Amino acid sequence: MFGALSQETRLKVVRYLVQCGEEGASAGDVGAQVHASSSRASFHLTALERAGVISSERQSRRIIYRANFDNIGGLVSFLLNDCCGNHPEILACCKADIESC
Amino acid sequence: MFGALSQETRLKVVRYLVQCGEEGASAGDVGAQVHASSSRASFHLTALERAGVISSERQSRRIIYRANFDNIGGLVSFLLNDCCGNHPEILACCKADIESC
DNA sequence: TTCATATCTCAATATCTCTTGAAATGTTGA
DNA sequence: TCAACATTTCAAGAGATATTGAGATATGAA
Repeated sequence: MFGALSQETRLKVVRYLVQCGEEGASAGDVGAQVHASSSRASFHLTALERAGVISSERQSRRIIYRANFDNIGGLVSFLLNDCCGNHPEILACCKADIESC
Repeated sequence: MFGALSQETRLKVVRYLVQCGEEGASAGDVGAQVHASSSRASFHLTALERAGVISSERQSRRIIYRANFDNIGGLVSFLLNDCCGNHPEILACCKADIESC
């Protein structure tokens, strides 16, 4: 997942799909949004899906992509717990964000 | 930073340095811990430092590396806020971790 | 000064990743 | 069936990244 997110175009895709929420967006939509050709968009969408950041579902002639919220949350969780052992200095950075929800 | 973390050896380095805390560890120490030759360890430590994940300080003949907690916390914060717009499903994943600190 | 230690730098090679454009696949409606 | 649309697949080339081993640099101690 870190690898999938370490690319400008893919990061834009994720931000857009998170905004779209459950509704998601078609491959063409996403491609236009991030100014990528269809094959380029497809390449990056495939990479994100392989990494588990997003998921896809065919809806008639389009393919709808959605952010995979569970897995993105899991990545944050991995960073906080497994990777950083719930280190207080790191937890402190996002305490405010969490409390406001 | 995502790029820096998207590599097995470097992820191991970060986990180790987070464990070491403020004390940090020397380049040789880190290299041994992750089973990397000196030049390989140096290469990856440099990459992590360039990305802001860790920082270094010379202590006589060794160079001590430490996790950069502010920046790692900043990355989590970026994921939660900027990237994911404080999406509730994603925040929920680490709510428990935060509350326990 | 000289030696041993700790770390980095460099060059060569191998491997992976990104981009492009053309062609293939699958889907719908006339 | 045929045309158009939406998306993917493929091959080629450019560029980035990882690994290795040899050598350079810097530090401390005898």
